Amino acid sequence: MLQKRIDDHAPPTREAMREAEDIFYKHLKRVGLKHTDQRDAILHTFLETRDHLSTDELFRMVRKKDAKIGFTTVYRTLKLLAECGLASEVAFHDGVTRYEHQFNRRSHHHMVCTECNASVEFFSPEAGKLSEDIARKFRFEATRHTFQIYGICEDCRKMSRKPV
Amino acid sequence: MLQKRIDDHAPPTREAMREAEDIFYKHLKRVGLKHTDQRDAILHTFLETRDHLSTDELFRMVRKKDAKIGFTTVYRTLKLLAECGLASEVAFHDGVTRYEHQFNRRSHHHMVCTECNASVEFFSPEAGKLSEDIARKFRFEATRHTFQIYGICEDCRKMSRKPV
DNA sequence: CGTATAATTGAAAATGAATTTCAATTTCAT
DNA sequence: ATGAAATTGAAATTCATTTTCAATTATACG
Repeated sequence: MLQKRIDDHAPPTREAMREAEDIFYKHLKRVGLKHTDQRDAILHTFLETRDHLSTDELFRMVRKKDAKIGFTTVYRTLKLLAECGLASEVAFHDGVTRYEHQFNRRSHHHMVCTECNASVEFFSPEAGKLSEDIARKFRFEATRHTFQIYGICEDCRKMSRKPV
Repeated sequence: MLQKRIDDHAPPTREAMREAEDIFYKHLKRVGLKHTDQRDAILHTFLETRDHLSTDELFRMVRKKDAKIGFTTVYRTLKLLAECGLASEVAFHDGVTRYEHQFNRRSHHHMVCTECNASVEFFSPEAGKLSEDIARKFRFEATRHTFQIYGICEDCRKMSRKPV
């Protein structure tokens, strides 16, 4: 049945960091791109995050480390990270693309509060099984699936009952 | 278990049309808005569609019937239709919000081929149950959920084996 | 019926995220 | 070291979405 959430958002070990770097720079090599300090800084900042970050949010974090790195570079680097599987785009329903890191993380799903945009991750092996069953039925080769539940969280429900 | 897809995309009967009108105009009354020819025309055009339409696509269809109706009105009317449950937003992965009509349609999900973009709808009561279970667990009040499976369809797999 | 009032309309402007441009700079294979 | 090719980042652009506002229209009420 439904599993309790396991926190695998622990900060990356030095080992994991190196492994991610390796994946990233092998990818760059493969597509003929170059190793730069900016890309390094952005990768590191990204891996240290926990949440679902918009390009702008990551940009602000990166800027704290190195004020000379521009928004555009963060934007482009996130695309690269998504290309090599270290990040994945998450589209909630508020018109902003967010990224989460995918490295060493189990497949998970999202529950999003439509009031405050808070999101909770949950794990549901059932969703995976369902996905396989359905893909088989329609003769698809399933690569991934998204399962998102939208609703109103407990806090926001309390809020609306007792307005400030 | 998994159900075979039932085609409930048949053009709306006169009866269904009236029922939808009823829902729409009761909603307008409830929130203190007015009955206008434009809203009527947009509702009718929308109900006759089958696919997932962007605001702009619906606008183009509406304009064929009445060239004086503006984009903004279509945009606003779609929001109203979504408010009263006759339409629902579908987030595609191309940055454009689309709407599908929800009236008299069972809750369904999408399987999308990432090669040819073909989409198949499927029905899975399990996904609904899963959604309820998980919402309860996190004390959310669930309003809706999306379950999308991405993969490669049979045709595209054949294609890639025998390229043209 | 008018008439008053409040909502509607739609063109145009504004917004805002995503993307592209381009000149200056940096990387890296040789 | 050198030069070709990629990178950078500020600024400009794109494009869907949303807001503004003055003119128009629907509806309730006298």
